[in-house]
Amino acid sequence: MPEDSLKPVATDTVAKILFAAEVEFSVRGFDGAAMKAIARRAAVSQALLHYHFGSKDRLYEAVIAQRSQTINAERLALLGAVDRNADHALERILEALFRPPLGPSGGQGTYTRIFSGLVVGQERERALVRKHYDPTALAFVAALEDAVPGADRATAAMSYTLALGALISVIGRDGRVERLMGRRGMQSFDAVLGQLTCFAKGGVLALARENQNNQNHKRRKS
Amino acid sequence: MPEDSLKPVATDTVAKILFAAEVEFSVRGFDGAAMKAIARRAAVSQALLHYHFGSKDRLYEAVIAQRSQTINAERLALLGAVDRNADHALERILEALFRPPLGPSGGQGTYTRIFSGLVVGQERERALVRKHYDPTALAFVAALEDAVPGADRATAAMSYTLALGALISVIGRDGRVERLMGRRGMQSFDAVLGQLTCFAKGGVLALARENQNNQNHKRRKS
DNA sequence: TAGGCCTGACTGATCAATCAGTCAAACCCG
DNA sequence: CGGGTTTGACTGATTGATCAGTCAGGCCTA
Repeated sequence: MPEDSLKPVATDTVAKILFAAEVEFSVRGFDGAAMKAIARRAAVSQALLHYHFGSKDRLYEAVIAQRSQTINAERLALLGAVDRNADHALERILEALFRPPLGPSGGQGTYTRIFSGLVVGQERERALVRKHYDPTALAFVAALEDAVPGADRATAAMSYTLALGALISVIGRDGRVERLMGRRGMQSFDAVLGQLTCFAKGGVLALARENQNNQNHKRRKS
Repeated sequence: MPEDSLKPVATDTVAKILFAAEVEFSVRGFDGAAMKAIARRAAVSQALLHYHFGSKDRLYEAVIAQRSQTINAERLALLGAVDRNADHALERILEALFRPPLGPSGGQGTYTRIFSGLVVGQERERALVRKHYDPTALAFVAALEDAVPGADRATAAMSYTLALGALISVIGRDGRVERLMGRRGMQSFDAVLGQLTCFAKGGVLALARENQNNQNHKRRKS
């Protein structure tokens, strides 16, 4: 009788299913992933998926709910550690936004495809984004508004959205950048993250500058 | 099934099918779209789809081939009209990149979802992107390399990729930006395009500056 | 402690529905 | 008439979902 056998058995089964589902959804997409394939990958019966999650939709949400919880926690932790008046505040904020969803594998992980699918998502994904990602997004919008000189709420929200778009362009990388560069092999994760952060920083600052100018023009006119 | 036959008799039927397929693929995705639903929308029999296109995969590629041809033509026309030594060359290049895929409807059209799906796409989409979009992409990379001071090929390729990511974040807009802004209603298309261009311009310039600095550091060291 | 009971976890078999794709026959126009 | 075009009817395969039923182990009572 091993002592650790007191733990409920179902927990790790559920986790096993969730991981298998994450992989399948990531590779094939929601409609492309079959419950049968998920069950086979998890080495359980297909009926067990419905026993634990009820339906394919709810299993999908469970995958997103689990992973978004981790990502949001990491993001908010990194964001909380940023001194918004410091010199490199904007860079730190952007890194807090970019790093967690890329994960330790650098954007090649199982979840990254699902993540980018959420951003450009369809009807189904909208409610999930709103539920699982909007609260954290608002925290980042507020941080950007604080840290970027001349940025109002609207500018910060637009910056957040555009920066997120830049992020997903380097997620699940398939070698296209290298192809366009005329190089072989892959760039390192840290190199790409650095380029991404630099690009987003320049974009955010330019946007804030432009919008501030426009607002001043409006004021002078009226 | 006729190949690229020059017989123009059934062209309007083919066009009708292509349009219906574009809508369905856009709303439901490749796996979510059913041939039956496409046929119903086109008001033809399902068998006719297979007669003209052979398979679902080939129909999908036909949709992308057709639309990419239009987009690429518009993009290259706009790009060709840019004086790369002029003051606002970079902005013009970026607009040439952003406008055509957004179409006249401003990113709410039927194809935009497919377009963004290609960017974050799966295995299936990679070959299509390479075949139908890479040549034009290379023209833009070359233009960026020319027009942006201090940008080498690698920087230009990275800029292109990141700018494209920013583009798809405002494609098929679902009101999230406005939600994060705390506003109601929608921003106008031109306003969003202006913000996007400004952001991308700032990003590209920042990236070029940074990469040039790094290269200079390398040179001094060696 | 023995015995009956209950419950959560899990499965194989199977459901109706839908999937992409096929085919012979009918259509239509030159 | 003849060939490109179009269709209804159909196929086998696969989809998500449901079912009754098995099994192990904790709980309660006597």
